[in-house]
Amino acid sequence: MTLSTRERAKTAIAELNERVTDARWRTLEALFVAERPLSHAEIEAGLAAGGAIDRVTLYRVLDWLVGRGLAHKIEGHDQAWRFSAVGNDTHGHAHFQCTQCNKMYCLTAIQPTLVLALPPRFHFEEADISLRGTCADCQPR
Amino acid sequence: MTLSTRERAKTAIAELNERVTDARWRTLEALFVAERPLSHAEIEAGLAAGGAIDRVTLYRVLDWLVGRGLAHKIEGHDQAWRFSAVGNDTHGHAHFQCTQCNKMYCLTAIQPTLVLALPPRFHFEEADISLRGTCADCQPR
DNA sequence: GTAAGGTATGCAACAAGGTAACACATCGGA
DNA sequence: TCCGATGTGTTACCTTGTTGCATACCTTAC
Repeated sequence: MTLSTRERAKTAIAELNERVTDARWRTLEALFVAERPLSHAEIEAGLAAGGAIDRVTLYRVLDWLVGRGLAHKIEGHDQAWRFSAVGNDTHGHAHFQCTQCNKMYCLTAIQPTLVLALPPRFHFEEADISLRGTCADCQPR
Repeated sequence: MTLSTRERAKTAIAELNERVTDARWRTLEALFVAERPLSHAEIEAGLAAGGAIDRVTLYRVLDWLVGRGLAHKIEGHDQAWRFSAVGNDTHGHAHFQCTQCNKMYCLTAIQPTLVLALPPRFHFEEADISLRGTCADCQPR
């Protein structure tokens, strides 16, 4: 049978032999449920219904999830970070952010390849490809 | 003969039939002199020697330069904008930002091509390719 | 030269995203 | 049950960027 997103979140944390706290599994569940990367503010708003999580705690939990490899941190064009569950968001693909509503989408269909020629003594770690434009929701007509 | 960066900055503004104010040409000169995109804070610090320019004025001048096509606005991995003179920084190339010192560099040698396949009703406007790693200055040894 | 209008600048205050410090709560093992 | 480690909440703070408003400055017309 399929696990609920709640159970998925709890077991993902438990499998790391880490404490399964409310703040952690609720945050991770929120990322599992979301179909696109969410900002801190969006997650906070989404969790508010079931009992608010402190702003600072949420920042810490998100960093913790990133550090444990359960979530990814992506930058948006509005100077705010987005977070997505690793199960949803396999690294290496591009992201698209709408210039109208600022929502971010994963473009998993595009698997970009880059040819790199860095200056001497520059050490490469990571690359981001991010696109801007208007999403389907914000299209006129 | 070659014009000084100061004269280059002044004439670039004058050619647009716009007011050549101190704040404008000094800011543009700072971008001409810089060999890499600068943050607002870096520009402010650089200009401080010759008489400080107000923080807000600098933000406005930078936006004005971008609006007039004299400068480009690039986003950094530290959630702060970088600015570069258009003469220095032709669009379409990738940027590299050091994870140690946060300095940003232009990779004009790399001319990336992207194959795009957007979801239906998504409208593409712009793409950014940004790399992370350590720069030559921050390399161990 | 002077008045009038638009444009630039400086100042103060503010907003949003994010972080640091500290105290308290909670868990888990000896 | 005690104790240390870990997690949480509160407050305060920093940084980046913006808004509103008053003042100073140019430019043009008279």
